[in-house]
Amino acid sequence: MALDSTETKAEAGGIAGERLRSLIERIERLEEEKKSLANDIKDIYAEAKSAGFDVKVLRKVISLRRMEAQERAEMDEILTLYMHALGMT
Amino acid sequence: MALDSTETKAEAGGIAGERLRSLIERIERLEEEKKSLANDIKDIYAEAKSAGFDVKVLRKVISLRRMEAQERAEMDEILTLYMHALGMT
Amino acid sequence: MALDSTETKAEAGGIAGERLRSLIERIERLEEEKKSLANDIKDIYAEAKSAGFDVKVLRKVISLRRMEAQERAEMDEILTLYMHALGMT
Amino acid sequence: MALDSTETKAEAGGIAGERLRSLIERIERLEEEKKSLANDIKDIYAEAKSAGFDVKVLRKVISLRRMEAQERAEMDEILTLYMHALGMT
DNA sequence: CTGCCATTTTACCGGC
DNA sequence: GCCGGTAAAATGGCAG
Repeated sequence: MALDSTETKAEAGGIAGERLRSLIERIERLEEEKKSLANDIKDIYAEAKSAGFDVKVLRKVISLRRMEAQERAEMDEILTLYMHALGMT
Repeated sequence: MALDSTETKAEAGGIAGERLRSLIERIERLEEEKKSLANDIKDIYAEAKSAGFDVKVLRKVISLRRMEAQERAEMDEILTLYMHALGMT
Repeated sequence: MALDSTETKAEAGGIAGERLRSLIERIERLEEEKKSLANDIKDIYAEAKSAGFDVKVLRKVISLRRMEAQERAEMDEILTLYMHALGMT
Repeated sequence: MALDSTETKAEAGGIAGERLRSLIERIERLEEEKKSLANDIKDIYAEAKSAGFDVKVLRKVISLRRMEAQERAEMDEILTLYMHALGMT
């Protein structure tokens, strides 16, 4: 690899390298937080289990609620589309 | 289902119902945050892409770094296992 | 369901039915073989245990070796990606 | 680690080391075959999909058939138990 | 819209 | 025999 002679070691790879490093760090930081939240959720499921709830059922309940929420959002979206189509904005 | 006559509608299902509701809400709250983080990550990938980086490569790099970190953790763990197995606790 | 009058019982459901049956049988056959292999593996772990090896450690070792192999494969893959990204195909 | 002075490097770890190596290799070999079968199965699902079958439904069908087979096996087992209990072996 | 990858759910296995 | 944790299957989401 041919480096520009004015380049120091720290700059090897150039600006793009720094940019890349920054992007990677930001992503890794967020993924860490995400994993942390996933662990928190796991803990709550464990808590639920030790409180006598059936975890599998609990998961299903939450999944259903999520689906319903999504359906509602989609219906809102369609409604909005209709209203726009009818000039009712 | 026979409800205790002193029970109001809000209490239907009893204490367990309240506990369940609380668990569900906590989980849903955390999942929302998790999803939000996922979106943030997606945004960074988009940013990377528009800065000219190859997203596929970027993902691989991050995946590889994650694997390496995990492998290091596993090696620590197996070392501990060895020591226990050898009575070196 | 209205069957074509020239259809025999064996053909009920039509060509697609036969195709489906064939697919299912092939899958089930392979899954049987797979399960058989899983049993063989289990037997070896049992053998290892009765030979005095710590099964947990053994599993970790194998898991670690698998990870290492995979990481090597990934590094090859990312190298290919780099070369493509740099137009060095 | 103190090695017996008559031990060469190749023998370090002793007989147990050889035994361990053999066990690991046998397991890894079988796991490779297992993975290969898993890939074959995946291929069939892909084939099914491109033939217009709904893969998700297909999986359910196979899963149900597996459950039924298992149930039948369990019933046979119970029947055998009864027969033994009644001296009808 | 299809294939691929991450996440999630399910099933298994050893330990208590 | 359950439970906790680990590996496999399956589902869902995303980029191309």
